[in-house]
Amino acid sequence: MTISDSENRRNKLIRAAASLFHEKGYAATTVRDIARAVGLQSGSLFYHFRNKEEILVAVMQNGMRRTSEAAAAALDGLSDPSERLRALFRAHLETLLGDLQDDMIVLLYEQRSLPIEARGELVKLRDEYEQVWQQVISDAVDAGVVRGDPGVVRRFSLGALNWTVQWYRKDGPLSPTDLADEFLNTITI
Amino acid sequence: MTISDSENRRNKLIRAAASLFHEKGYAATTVRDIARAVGLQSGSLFYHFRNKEEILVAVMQNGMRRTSEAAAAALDGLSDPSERLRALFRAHLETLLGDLQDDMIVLLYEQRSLPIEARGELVKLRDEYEQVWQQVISDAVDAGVVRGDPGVVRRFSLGALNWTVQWYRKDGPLSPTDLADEFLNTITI
DNA sequence: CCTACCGATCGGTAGG
DNA sequence: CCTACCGATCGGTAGG
Repeated sequence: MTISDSENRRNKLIRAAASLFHEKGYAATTVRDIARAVGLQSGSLFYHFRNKEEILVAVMQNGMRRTSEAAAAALDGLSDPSERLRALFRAHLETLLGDLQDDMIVLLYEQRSLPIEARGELVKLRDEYEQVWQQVISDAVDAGVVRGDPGVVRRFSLGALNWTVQWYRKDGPLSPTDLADEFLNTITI
Repeated sequence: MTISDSENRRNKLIRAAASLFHEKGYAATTVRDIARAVGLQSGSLFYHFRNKEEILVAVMQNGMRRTSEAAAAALDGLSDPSERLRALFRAHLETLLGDLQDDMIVLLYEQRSLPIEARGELVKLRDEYEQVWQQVISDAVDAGVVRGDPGVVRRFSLGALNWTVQWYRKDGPLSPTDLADEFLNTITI
């Protein structure tokens, strides 16, 4: 089956690119690096992607989609505001810090590498995700679980969680789930 | 005075580089970009710096030093744990989000662009700064102002503040000082 | 998907 | 600090 073979190769390239973009950054990663990581010649990469930027977009879309799906799954069936808040915090950190999950990190830290014209679809996905956060936090504030302006609390919370990428080590004492609970412990009333 | 003229030129280059590194990233900024920003030929830049990396180090050291000094000045004379916590939060956000202050942002967001061998002095400065934070937060926890493990609270707090770079707009409704207070309002008991 | 290659640009240097 | 330049490497393409 040629189609699925080609799809497989394309996915391998996207995953290899995510890892390299995370490690060295987008600008410092060459198309030769990416091709070599999956055993291709550099020219062959352009059979799968029109240009380097298209690879970045694919990586970021994977990350955003994965994260949104994890959040939706975690919230599914929950109605208590406090439980929903906890589930969302956990899901976010788990998708961000889990294994082989560089794509979301690339989305977060390579915004400036993507020209504004190329952000269309991504902005939409991101807005939807932030809407989910806004709702969950807003409900938590209304229920008296946390204190503050929901928009500001949302930004600070996502910031604190997203920044864990800078210091979190898998061999440390706390799991992503533990960390989410620790943060909740600090901000809940 | 030739020495101070040369110092001036060097400082102008560092400031221009900080702005460009912030805007486009270190790898995507060329030495020609930096030279052009202060009206030099690209070759002349290497009269002031041995190589591109040395410029990055200079930018980051400026940022770290500025931030440490602002924190020390803000804490000077304060002894109440709650007041010290507030002063530290405000000082950090004000130096991070103020005008023409790209150097600290570059320090925070370009870590991976600097080879480990070149980090020596920077790591020392950063450790000292984090020690200040650790102490202030630890005292605040002991005084019952915030809740949680001091190391984790420190990391989450700095993360939340550092991430404001991603979304803060100067023409928005909140000043850096307001933002610091908002965050404190959410995490203090 | 490979081979062979391109024009452009990169960080950096020599010599004044 | 400029001029003139270098070797290396970059993203991307044509032709099979």
